[in-house]
Amino acid sequence: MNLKQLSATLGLSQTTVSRALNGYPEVSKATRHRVEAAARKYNYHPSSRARGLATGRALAIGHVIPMSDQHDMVNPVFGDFIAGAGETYAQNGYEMILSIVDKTNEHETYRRLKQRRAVDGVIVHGPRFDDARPALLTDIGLPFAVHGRVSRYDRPYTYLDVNNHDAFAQATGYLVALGHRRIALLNGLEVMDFAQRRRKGYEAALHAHGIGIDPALMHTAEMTETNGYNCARHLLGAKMPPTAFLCASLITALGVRRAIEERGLVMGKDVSVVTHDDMLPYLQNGGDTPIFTAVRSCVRSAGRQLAQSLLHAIKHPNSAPQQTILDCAFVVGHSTGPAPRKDEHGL
Amino acid sequence: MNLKQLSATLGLSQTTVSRALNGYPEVSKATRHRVEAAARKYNYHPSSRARGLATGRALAIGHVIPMSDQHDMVNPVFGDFIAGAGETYAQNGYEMILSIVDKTNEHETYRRLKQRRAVDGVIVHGPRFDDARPALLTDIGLPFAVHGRVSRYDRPYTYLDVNNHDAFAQATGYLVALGHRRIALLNGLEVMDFAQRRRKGYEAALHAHGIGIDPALMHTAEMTETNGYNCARHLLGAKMPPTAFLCASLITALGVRRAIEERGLVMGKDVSVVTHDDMLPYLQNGGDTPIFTAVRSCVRSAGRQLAQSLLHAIKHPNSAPQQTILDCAFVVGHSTGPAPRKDEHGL
DNA sequence: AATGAAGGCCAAAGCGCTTTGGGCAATAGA
DNA sequence: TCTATTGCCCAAAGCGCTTTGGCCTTCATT
Repeated sequence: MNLKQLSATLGLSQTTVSRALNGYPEVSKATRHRVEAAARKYNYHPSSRARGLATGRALAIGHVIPMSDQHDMVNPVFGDFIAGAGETYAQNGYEMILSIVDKTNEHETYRRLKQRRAVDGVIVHGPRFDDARPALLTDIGLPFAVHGRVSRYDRPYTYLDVNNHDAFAQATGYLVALGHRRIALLNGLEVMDFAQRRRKGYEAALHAHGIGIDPALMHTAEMTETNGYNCARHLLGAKMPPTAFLCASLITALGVRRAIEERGLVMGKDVSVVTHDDMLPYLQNGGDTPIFTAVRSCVRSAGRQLAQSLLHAIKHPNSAPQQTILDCAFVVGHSTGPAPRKDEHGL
Repeated sequence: MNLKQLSATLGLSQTTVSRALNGYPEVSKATRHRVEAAARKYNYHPSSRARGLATGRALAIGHVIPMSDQHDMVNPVFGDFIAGAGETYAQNGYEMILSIVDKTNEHETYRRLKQRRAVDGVIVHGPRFDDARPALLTDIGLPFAVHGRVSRYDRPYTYLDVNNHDAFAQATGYLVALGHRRIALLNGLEVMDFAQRRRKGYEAALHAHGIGIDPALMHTAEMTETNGYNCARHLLGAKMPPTAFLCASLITALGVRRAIEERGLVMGKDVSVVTHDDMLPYLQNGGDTPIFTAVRSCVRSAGRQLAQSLLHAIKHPNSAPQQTILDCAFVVGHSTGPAPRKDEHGL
């Protein structure tokens, strides 16, 4: 059943039926009800393509996840972020279209997305420190919103980010207050913007407390369990091992815990661990009593909010871009404790 | 730049330009080259909407993830599966559209998807044992492919599944061969089809070895770290604790390991663990030497393959549906060993 | 030289919607 | 009573493509 058929059945023009369904005022109440009833009865839903052609709007948002090759990793928070954004789209009649794009060929990919008029805007995932995408997207006139920020881009743009700097500064400060002086940072890949901010937060806190920065304690890698394990294992075996770890992800922290326990040490006593937690539902940080002391922020609700900001930007192209920075919650779990005295165990 | 403008610049009709770009034969070689060059030069890409309207094909596949409420969980394998499928779509000029749908209102959601002609077919995620979707989709005439299977649906349909039954039978058999008699099963939610198959594989293997089934050892829950931990902790504290655990997910297994170590036991010696492993890149099961003994299967490549099967079904509507069952690889890690003798430790 | 068949191109219809620019009554205002 | 106004409705154009049906050359065949 299409518009033509529906209006024929009703004995009305397509114009009137279309207007009735889209809430335009120049339709009598009686007719509107009649049309709506018929639409329900015949399960009529306008073709998104035809409507898109006619209106020029796609009623769709693109989510572009860059990937350099087949073995590149999908960020584990992706699914949850998407779920959040999807809720917003569903409420607003938008669709989400997802593209896996080649990192090495972004330029062309985004241009094509725009040219084909497949989307009204895009969400930029996984921004790097000097990401070229904001400039590119502004250039080709495709509205966008960034999940995170791009430090090297200074014109105003829509984004939603976690306050990574302060979160990691706070976490570091907490460990320092517990007496820790050798605090290892297991950061994500520092090409990523968020990782840079986290490192700076960590460094700022150490600096504020007059603690020197030891490059040997700072590591950067994909946030996997294995990397967390390998790195912690290596550090704990060094001659001057850290007494605390600051992890970029709960997954990394799980690897760190494994290394700690493998050495026969007790987490929260011999070695402290603080981690960032994206609150992924399948990797909950304990229940009411958190296992890990953590700075946390719900990535799913981030998806909801950022999608909202992008829709806003699309609807009001000339309004100032919405920029949201979410503060992390700090929760104390069992993974932290006072720094052990030197002679207390064999470290 | 659209078709009209492009053909005007070239001094050709829209017909000819369209045909040249779409590889139809009735265009001279010279003209075709000229057109292709111009298309590149002006970065011309046909509007997907207009093309869809004209051809009746959407060149898009819907991925529908059912969710009952805002706190429902996105399956952690989702991101990887999607990435695999996305590769296939990119190669074939398809787009992926993702809908978060309300589990309680599926009927209406799928009908609308079809009516709006937004997709040429859908991938069904997370099939339940008695999932109504295959019947529904057949009914409304929307091509589909299932990631998994639906036991209660007996007409032929396109699917790709892991051989869950045999994988869990093999894993159970391996533990039995090591002398284990009390083997706990930490299954996923048994409304899910795959979980049912896994349980049956487990039961079949026990049965084949003449071992009775103890309901107290069979648990079913969302596959989270916390659930794995809580369940294992509870079981290990019982008067007749299991000597081995069979887990539905690496994430659950991590929780089990935590419970084991918390009790001061050694995994692979006091208690054995075998798990299913979806090979998520951020949760690698060790490197060359696996930590967990596991049955594993790469979910990302599953995404690639199933997408291919669906595209095939769309292209050849009358061909027999492709049905793929992937066998798991069995890898031995450090988490399994001979069943301890009763008196060996305090269990 | 006449005929047919290809080869290469084009005009126009149509996909299913929205939107512009009226038109016709009924009602209100002068 | 006559003109505006308002309320409802409609015909037709247009969004950017694909595809049908034809037209005009050329070139090979009789």
